[in-house]
Amino acid sequence: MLFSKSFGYALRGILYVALAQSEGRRVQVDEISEKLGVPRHFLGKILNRMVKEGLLQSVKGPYGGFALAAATLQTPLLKLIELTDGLGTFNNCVLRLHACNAVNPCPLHHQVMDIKNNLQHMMMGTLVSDLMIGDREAFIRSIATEELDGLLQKITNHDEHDA
Amino acid sequence: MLFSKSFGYALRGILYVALAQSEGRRVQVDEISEKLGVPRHFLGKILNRMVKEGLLQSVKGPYGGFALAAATLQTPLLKLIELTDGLGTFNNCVLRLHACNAVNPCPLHHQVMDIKNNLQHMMMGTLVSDLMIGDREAFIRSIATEELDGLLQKITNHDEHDA
DNA sequence: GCATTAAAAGACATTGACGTCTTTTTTAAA
DNA sequence: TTTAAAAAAGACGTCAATGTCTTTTAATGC
Ligand code: FES
Ligand code: FES
Repeated sequence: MLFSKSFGYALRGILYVALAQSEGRRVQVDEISEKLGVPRHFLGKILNRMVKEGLLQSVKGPYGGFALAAATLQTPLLKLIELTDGLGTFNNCVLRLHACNAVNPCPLHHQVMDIKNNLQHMMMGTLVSDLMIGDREAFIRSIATEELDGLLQKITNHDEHDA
Repeated sequence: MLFSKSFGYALRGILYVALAQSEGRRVQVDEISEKLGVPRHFLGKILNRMVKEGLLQSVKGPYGGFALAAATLQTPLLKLIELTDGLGTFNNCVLRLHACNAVNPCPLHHQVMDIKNNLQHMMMGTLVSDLMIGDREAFIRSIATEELDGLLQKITNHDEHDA
C-alpha cells in the first residue's frame, strides 16, 4: 500500500468539497461521509487537520460546513501526503535502515531510487485541480467507496425500471 | 512506506543466510538477529515462514540453523513481497476503492499506473542473488540496523586506536 | 537413554492506524 | 435571548503490525 487510508480520505474529502464548491454550496461532514462511504467522525478529524493547515475553510453553526481555501486547488498532492502520512516514503530507506542516501545505500537502493523519485515528482507536480475531471456523476462515483458505488448503480437502475 | 518491516526483515535475513552459506556454514537466528539488529523471535517467525514456503532450509538441534534452499537465490523479490505484505500494493487501487483497473479508474489511476507497474516489474525481475554485491564487511553493514552499524564502526575505530 | 542445542509453536504484550461516541464550542436564525 | 445546527475536541474502542516470552519438538553427540 503506497499511501495510508487517511490520505485517501483526505483527498476524496477535498475533491468532494471542491465539487460542491463548483456548484456554489458548502457541504457538511455528514453529506461527504455519506456520499463517499467514509467514516463520519474519522473524516471529520482529517478535514479538521486540513483546515488547520489552510487547505480548507470551515464555518460552524447553521448553514455552516466546509469550503475550499484560496490555495486548495493549487495544492500539490505531496503536501497532502506530508500532512497525512509524512514524507518517510520518500526520505527513508525502503528497508527502514536509515535516511535513504546514495553514499551508504542498502542493497535495494539502486533498484528503487528512480521509482521513488518518479513517485515524488509526480506527487509534487500533480495538483488537486488536476484530478477534477469528467462530469459530476462520474466524478462522484470515481471517489466513492466501491460498495456504495455499486449500490448507487443498483438504485439508479431500479429507478429507471420504475419510471 | 512502500514495504512492511516484515519484508525488510525477511530480505535481510535471507541475505545474511546467503552470505554465511558462501562461507560454508549454517547460521542460527541468534546470530542473524544480533548481527543485523533485528528482534530475535519476530525474525524467527518470519524465517519460519520462509522455510514453509521453500525459500530457506532449517535444521533443528546442535549444529543446526538456517541454510539456503535450492531456489533461494533465484527467487524474485516479488515472491518475498507476496509472502510478507501480499500483492495489494500492485493489485489494489492506491485510494483503496477497489481492485485497480483502467475501466473504472480512480482520479489518481493514470498518474500512478506507470509507477506501480515499474515497481512491480522491478520486483519481478530482481532476484535475491542480484542483491549480493560488494565485499563481506560492506555487505553486512549495508543490511545492518543503522545504530548497530554506527556501533560497529565505533568499536572498529576504537580497536584500531588500541592497536 | 540422556543432556544439550536450536528451531517451531503459541501465548501474551505493545503500538499505531483506524474508527466510534460524547461533549464542547461557535455560529446563525427566529 | 433562545434554539438549533454544525464543526472541534477529546475520550474511548478495535484491529492489525510488530515485538517478547515460554513451552514444545526435533536433532545431535555422548
Ligand atoms: S538506502 Fe535503502 S532505499 Fe535508499
Ligand atoms: S484505480 Fe485507483 S490506482 Fe488504479
